[in-house]
Amino acid sequence: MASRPTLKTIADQVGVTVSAVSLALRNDLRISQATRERIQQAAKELGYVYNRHAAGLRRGDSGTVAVCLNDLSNPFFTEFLGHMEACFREADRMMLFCHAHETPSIQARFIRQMAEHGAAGLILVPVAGTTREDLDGPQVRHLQDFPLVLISRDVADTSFDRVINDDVLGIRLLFEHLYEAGHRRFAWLGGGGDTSTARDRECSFRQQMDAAGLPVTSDSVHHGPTTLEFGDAMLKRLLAMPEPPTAIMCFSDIIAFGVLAACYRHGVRPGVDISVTGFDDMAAAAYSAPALTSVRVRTDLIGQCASELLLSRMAGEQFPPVRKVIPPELVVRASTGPAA
Amino acid sequence: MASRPTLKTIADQVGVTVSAVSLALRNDLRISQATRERIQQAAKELGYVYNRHAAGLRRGDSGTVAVCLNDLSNPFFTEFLGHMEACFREADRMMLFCHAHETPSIQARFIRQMAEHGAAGLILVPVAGTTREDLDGPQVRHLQDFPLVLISRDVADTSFDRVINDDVLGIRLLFEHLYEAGHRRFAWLGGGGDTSTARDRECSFRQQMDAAGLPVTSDSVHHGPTTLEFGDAMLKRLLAMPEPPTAIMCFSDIIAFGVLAACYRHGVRPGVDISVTGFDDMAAAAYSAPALTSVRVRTDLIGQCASELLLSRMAGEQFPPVRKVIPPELVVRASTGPAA
DNA sequence: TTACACAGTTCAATCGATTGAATAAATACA
DNA sequence: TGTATTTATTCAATCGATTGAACTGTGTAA
Repeated sequence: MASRPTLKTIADQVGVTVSAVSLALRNDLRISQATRERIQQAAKELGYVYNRHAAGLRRGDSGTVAVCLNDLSNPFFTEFLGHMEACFREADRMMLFCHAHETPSIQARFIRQMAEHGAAGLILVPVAGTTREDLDGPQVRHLQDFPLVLISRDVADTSFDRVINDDVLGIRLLFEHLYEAGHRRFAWLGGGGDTSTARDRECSFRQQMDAAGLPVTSDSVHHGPTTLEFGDAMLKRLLAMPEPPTAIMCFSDIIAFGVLAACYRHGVRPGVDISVTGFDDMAAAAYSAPALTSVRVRTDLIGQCASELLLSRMAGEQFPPVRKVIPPELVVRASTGPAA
Repeated sequence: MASRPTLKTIADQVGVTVSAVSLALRNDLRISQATRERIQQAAKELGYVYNRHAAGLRRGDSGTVAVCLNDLSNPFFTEFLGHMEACFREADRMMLFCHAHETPSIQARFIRQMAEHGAAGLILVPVAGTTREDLDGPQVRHLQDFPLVLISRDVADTSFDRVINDDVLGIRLLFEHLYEAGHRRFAWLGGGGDTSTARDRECSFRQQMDAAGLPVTSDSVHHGPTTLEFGDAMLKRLLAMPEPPTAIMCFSDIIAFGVLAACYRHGVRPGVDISVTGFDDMAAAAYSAPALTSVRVRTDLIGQCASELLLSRMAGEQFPPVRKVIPPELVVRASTGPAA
């Protein structure tokens, strides 16, 4: 089998040197129009495929960016992925992708490998428990001065660029909505992981409770994984309490969907007998039964903003670390109503 | 700023040649244990990062595989992504990822780019309308003899390896379940795209109707996008018919969720007043309101099978084209019941 | 003592594209 | 006619890792 054609193959065919071919294929004006066309024609006929290894070796840039997410089973993160992919495609960058499964070792390995591949930048949703050391320690010296943008989750004590949602505001909007509807007995179903989002949202919930003069007891705060199962299982426990909550606030839409499913089975009417809120406002929130009151995290803006930020850094632009906080929007639907 | 250390940097530091370093870092026994350890130690201290461009140029293999999916907003496909990612991670292969958005031009560009990057294999869910030409034509000569596995969707007249779900069987299982429950008036909400899955499932539906002696009219077959909106919008139209269906079979869980949402708003009780089925059995199907009767497509098996197939091809194993059809499983839940 | 095997290391060519400098050819200007 | 200028192309070094062949020096067999 004939091996892949190279610049040399084309050069021989056309009767010029590899330099001319190299320049011509990149449409460099130093090569005359006529020659350029002959060369490009020959390249097409021979089925030439650009060799990025060779180019990358010489130029030191592979034209790829790396994206590492922690949880693909959550549509919230795949929304990010979609938005960023579109952004990078537009910039003609390929994407190296990793699904870290909330596992630090997978994340660490990916960071090493993407460096080996000469990725020019990294967008990261750090796995739960990621510390400053993991991104800035001696094992990852190559990340010094490396374009890196954190999204969705923050990592304490670092000065990386980051684009995150305003979780404190999101919870406040939901709480105020419920409080004004007359609710006074709240339950918080929080994320169990060691992430900034889990902390910030719960913290904001506690602040709101305090500000409203409501006590936060062990009956009002619960932790678990971001799964349908968790929400489903919790409803029963909440209803079994001597004074059940009238409003259940969930860390994520996913958990809320689990709660709604359990409500359906128990014959409890969300929005009438009890109010349920999510967080993220993923596409499915508008089509749950009933439709879910939530807070829209602007994955489009965050993804776009992060991509653009990364591309600027990759282009060598110098500016102080950016910490962009995107405000979310309250979306009221049928799963919440006046306190019974 | 000091530039990245290379083999030469290490060689100078230790007092050997680059050859020795190259061999030592790959643990080649030709280098003595003592020297190897000194070299590996120095590499670690210097923060050496392997340069895959250089290695790939010399060796002609970059250690990456490419994966191209058509629709990330559908959790069904992200399930695939997760399973394959795990498989390739295990094999120490990086993944180049593309979201084709059902757009042929994006798919085509990705196929070119992954070749430029020296990806050693490709897993593809072809976008709707993909033809033999797109994968086997003159523009993609490099795909000749290139390891390529199609999943989920098939492309006619090609002899690529492929791993797909048994769509015909899936529909039959659902139909029989409904027929035995007494249903005789069916509606099919089908995928609108030009894909093998859309065709096979609808075709199977028509076969079942025929076999049962039921007429297929323009009132019983409808096409639309695989979205919640489509399912939601269709329910109203179906209910407005002179003889509404008692069973609605949906091309995908996504469409079925839309139907369930509309049922909820219209006060129609799925599983009692009407029966609704999905297809795919994504995680959320067990937690919809009510839980959805569906057919479990084994994304785990398909993903794993496809990855292993690709890795075998990449390892150079020779065998005739494989066409693996994975049987799905019927999962009966509350959204279906006896005909009213 | 000579020949030989062998372990450990080095030599040098190689992969394919890029690019600053050099050259050749054509044109303009004095 | 000679010199400067522009245009088109080539030259040659370079990026960093790999690898078959060549080279040392030591130990073993003849």
